[in-house]
Amino acid sequence: MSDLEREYQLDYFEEHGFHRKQCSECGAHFWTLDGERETCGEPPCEEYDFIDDPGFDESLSLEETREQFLSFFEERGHERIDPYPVAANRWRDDVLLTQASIYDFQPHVTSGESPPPANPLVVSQPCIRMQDIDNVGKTGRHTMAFEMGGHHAFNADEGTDYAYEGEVYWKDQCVEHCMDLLAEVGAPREDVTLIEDPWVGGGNAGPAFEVIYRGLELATLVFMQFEQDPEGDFEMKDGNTYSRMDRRVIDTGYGIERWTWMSQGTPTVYEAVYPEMIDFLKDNAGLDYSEREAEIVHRAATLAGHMDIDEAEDMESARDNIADQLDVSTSELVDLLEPLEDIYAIADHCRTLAYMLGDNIVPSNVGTGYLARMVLRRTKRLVDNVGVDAPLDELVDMQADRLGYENRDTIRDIVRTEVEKYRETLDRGGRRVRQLADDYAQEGDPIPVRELIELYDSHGIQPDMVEEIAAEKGVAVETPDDFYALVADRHGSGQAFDEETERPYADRLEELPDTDRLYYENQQRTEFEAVVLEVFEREDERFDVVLDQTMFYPEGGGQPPDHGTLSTDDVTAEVSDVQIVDGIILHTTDEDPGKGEFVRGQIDATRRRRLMAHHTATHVVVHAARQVLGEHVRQAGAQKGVDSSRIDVSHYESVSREQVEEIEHRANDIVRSNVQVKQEWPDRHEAEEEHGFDLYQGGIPAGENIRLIHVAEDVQACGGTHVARTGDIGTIKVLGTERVQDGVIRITFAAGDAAVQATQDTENALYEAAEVLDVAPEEVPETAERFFTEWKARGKTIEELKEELAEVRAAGGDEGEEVDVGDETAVVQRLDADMDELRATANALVEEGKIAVIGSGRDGATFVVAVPDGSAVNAGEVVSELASKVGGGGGGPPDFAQGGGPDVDALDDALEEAPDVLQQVANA
RNA sequence: GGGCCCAUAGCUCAGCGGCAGAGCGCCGCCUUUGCAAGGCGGAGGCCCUGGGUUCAAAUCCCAGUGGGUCCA
Repeated sequence: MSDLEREYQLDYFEEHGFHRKQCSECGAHFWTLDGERETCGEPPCEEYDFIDDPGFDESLSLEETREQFLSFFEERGHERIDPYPVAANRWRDDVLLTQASIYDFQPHVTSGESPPPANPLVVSQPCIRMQDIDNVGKTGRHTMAFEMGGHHAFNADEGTDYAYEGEVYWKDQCVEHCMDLLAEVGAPREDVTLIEDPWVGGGNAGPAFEVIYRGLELATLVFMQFEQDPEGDFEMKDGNTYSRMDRRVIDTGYGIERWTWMSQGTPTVYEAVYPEMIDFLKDNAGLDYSEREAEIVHRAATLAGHMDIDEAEDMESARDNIADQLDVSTSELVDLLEPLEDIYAIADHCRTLAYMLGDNIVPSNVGTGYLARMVLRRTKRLVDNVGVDAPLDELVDMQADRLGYENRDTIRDIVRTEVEKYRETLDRGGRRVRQLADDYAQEGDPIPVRELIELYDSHGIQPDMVEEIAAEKGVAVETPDDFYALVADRHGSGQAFDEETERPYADRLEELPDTDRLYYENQQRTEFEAVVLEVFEREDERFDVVLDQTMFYPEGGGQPPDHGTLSTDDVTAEVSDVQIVDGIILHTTDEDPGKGEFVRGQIDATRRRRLMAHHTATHVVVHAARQVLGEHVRQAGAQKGVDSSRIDVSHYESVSREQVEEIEHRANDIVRSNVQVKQEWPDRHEAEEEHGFDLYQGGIPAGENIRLIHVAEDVQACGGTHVARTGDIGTIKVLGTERVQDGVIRITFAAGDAAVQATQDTENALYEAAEVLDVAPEEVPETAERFFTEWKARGKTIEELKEELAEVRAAGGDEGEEVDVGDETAVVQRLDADMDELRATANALVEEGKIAVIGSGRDGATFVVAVPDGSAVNAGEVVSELASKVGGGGGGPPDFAQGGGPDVDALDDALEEAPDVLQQVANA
């Protein structure tokens, strides 16, 4: 027996008479009470066996199933916790979306650094899995959005140093809970199989069971107990070796939708979970089946379990197979099923969107926002394809309503805005493709792959849309099978990585104690005393000084470091930078204060005061922006400064001037109310419980306790320094807003005396403009407009006058030298004027049927040569010859050319020779 | 965060070193009993901004601004 195999030998199985068997079809090992059983029970080894014959005693809705699950585990000692947002990047930076209930507790709880909110606990966690997107609607069981029921327990050996300790429960009790729940809802224990299926992920691993009942996987029980270790004894399926940990985590996932489905026995999971929406969509799309057709569709669902598609070929063969068994042609089957599959997918995608937008994800071209946009566009395509004519925002709202979101108006607004954006993209794309198709139609060539990639990558146009439009124009398009791989190639594989600044003395730092952070004890103090623990000499001949305690704030959370001085009786060292490395604060100075010395620290009070005012103001502005723009607004990055600060917030359209003014008003209301700015260090889980994940707008701190800053009603986790009362900010002035990317607005603002300064700067610009225009400041806009209009009119008049002047000159004819070139007449003339005038004059001469050679000495030597239609002279050649004589070049079409060079002195000589040049060119 | 694309008349776009263009829309006139339509003429441009290269830049290069799009 292998070591891993031993991990599945549970006392529970022994006591209850389970047998370990090997599936006669797939060879997997599984546990069962039924000694006669031959197969593991999971498709394709067995088929669904609950369609029209529900596997549980009672038919339940999704809500009822969820409640049943949660209360079952509550009764067995688990604490029920609220689900987390679907936007997992709110509390962790390694993933975008929540894909499993265990995500809620990664990385800090599973690693043992932070305690879980309760132990053991149970949660029903909304999840989104984009990787299943192609299966949704087709297999009858895949959904992009789903609820994962999870009961979790976190165990650690006695005497370990983790945030939790002791044994809550482990494998035996986990399996027992699962079997008991199944029995309670009416699944005979004999019909349940547990397939051994080791789990690996994120550097951890462990044995796991898939729990199968009547052909459907209802739960996965994972026992996280190994960690990756080159010396380890356990080799897992990823090829790495693992060793046992002194921590063990119970990680279970129950598909709540599947339990609902099992309880109802509907043909697909979709009809069990949101029957009203499916009915609505079917009705709206006008789907109507004859009795025979309905029967085929119904029976196909039972067989659809076989369809789990990664590749198109799989799907086709699965379809053929099903058609065969139902005795219909594959094409008829496809025609019957496809509209239905679209409808299932629409319902699921709308639920996904409701989760995303309900959790305040704003569609964008980056991050979770991009995923939301992709889902929305895909949904819109499906809706159009199947002929549902209800607006998408209404469909999403049906799901948002069902899921109980309160920001439904904003959700609808966002969906409408997005649909409109998509429509514009399609319009633009359509025009582009039509034009391209016309071009290639003329050539008689097919549209090449290069163009297809360009259309998709740069313009967002799917190849199938190109094919459709091209077909109308009778142009061929060959979409290669590896199209998306070609697109990926275009993006290259070069992964940029930023180099960690390696400190030469990194190992010596580890021996030093964490620096005491005095700036949290009293944020208003600017002086302190400390002992120099260590001084490191830097490569740039400056010093990094470590103290036992400090008032200096190190750079962090978008707040720049403090400046100031460290003085002993002998030296005063200027502090120009402050950084924190693993709890130790490094003061970069220009002098060595001496290790072991006693120093007085003095921070630059003005700089600090301005930074504090800006930092507190940042919280105020975000809060005000949220009130004005909506609840979905959250911070997406911030940089505080001495003169101004900026914050990036998520928002789905650009900000109007009125909204900016409103934000400014509300922000200053908070300043004037002069409320106290409070800091506290509560337990992180209690803080999350009370305030939600919006706490973490500026990033996610580690540790059991977190620092919260209260400014009026606004609460945020924040490590920065703040003023004592909002009144200390003085005033807040929004300097500008810009769209930094789609879905993200940057607000630049100034606080305190920086705000006054900024206002004065703007005023000064206005005053200067007023002075130049010689009007009162308030008349500047009107005057500027009038001047601009007049300026344009004058330009036009000048143009006209130049032309008239040129005509008059040409008619006068006395200034230029007339020469004969063959049977034509040429006029050679020097006229020191700009290019426009030269051109006008030349044109006027040509009108009279003469060849014009005009030279100018203004701004270097320039020539214009123009000839009438049918002239023997090529103007381009003449110019190029003349220009070479003044050290330059020139050219142009045969009838009108221009050129020149820097050598003005040679201009007259060049014009002298012009008749000869003309003659030569005419004879050539 | 990165890649790519785009910016020219009110709109949609062409021009890709050498005199700023087309279609639609707008204005006027003609044809018509009237409408649909047709004919003729006209107005309408800081060719996104700022640098650079060049005799010459809407056009090439760099930077910025605004928009679009794909990917992680």
